[in-house]
Amino acid sequence: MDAEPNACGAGAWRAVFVSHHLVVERIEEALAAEGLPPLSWYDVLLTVARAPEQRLRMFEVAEGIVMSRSGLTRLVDRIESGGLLRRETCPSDRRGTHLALTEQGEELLRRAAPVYTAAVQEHFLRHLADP
Amino acid sequence: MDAEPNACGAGAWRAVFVSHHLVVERIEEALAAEGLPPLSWYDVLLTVARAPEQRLRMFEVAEGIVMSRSGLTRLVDRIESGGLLRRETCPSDRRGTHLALTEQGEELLRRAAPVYTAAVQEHFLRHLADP
DNA sequence: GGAGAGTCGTTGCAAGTGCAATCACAGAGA
DNA sequence: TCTCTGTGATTGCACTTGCAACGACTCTCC
Repeated sequence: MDAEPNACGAGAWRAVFVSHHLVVERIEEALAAEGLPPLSWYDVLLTVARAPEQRLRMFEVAEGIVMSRSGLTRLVDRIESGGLLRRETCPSDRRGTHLALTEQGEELLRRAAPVYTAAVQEHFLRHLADP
Repeated sequence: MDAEPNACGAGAWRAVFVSHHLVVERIEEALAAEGLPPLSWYDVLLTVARAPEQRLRMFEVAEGIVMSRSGLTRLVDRIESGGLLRRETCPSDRRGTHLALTEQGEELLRRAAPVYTAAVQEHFLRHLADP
């Protein structure tokens, strides 16, 4: 936000780069202030919740949130320990793992969504709209 | 890039979020392919090079690249070990440290700049321009 | 001047992440 | 059916990062 007006060439990218950091920081703060888990948890839960059958494979989630599969394995470990997510055996492919929200996961998503949305509005969208 | 057309509200932010990851990844690959150091090194060197006197305080660089001061301390340790950067005592404040490029640092910046610029053009700017 | 609050950079520590290797399984072809 | 290649998820390991604490220093106010 409020980056240099050097908007040509790599300057525009720098602005996006810096803005990204700042907006992520602000969203994390907003979530933490409400006692909610970090942004990465929200990304996973939201991705699963939006799936057609409320179920998604590990690698699909990894692609959706742009994370390595090994990274997602540990992340899901933590979320599952928190009781928000459940690993299920995939019926069509025994190598695979399905992720599904628990009741608590859905509940938390409902609580976190307005906080997340408000933070995005406040720290990102607002700066796009004011001319 | 090529995010969902769900461009309203948080969807736009998701697109930026994902694009950021992907573009950073591509830039890192482009630099690595040329045997150049990672993006974070480039960020530091460029920030110092653009300073009025080619010298910048640690905390100024940290702000410029949106990084914690402790993180920058280690990063500068590595870059300095690579011979690209030099710590100098700050004449006006004995707490402070000035960063300055070495000859090798300037040389590397000249080699890396076109690679960086090309990668930004290819993986970021191009997607903004094509309607 | 001297005391106290604040700032700059560094360090110990813990957390999160990616790469490479690994195991279990799927799917194609002989 | 059996083998062989490829894929999904996990683990060991190393690396990078941020937070909190610290020492050195500056600045303000008395």
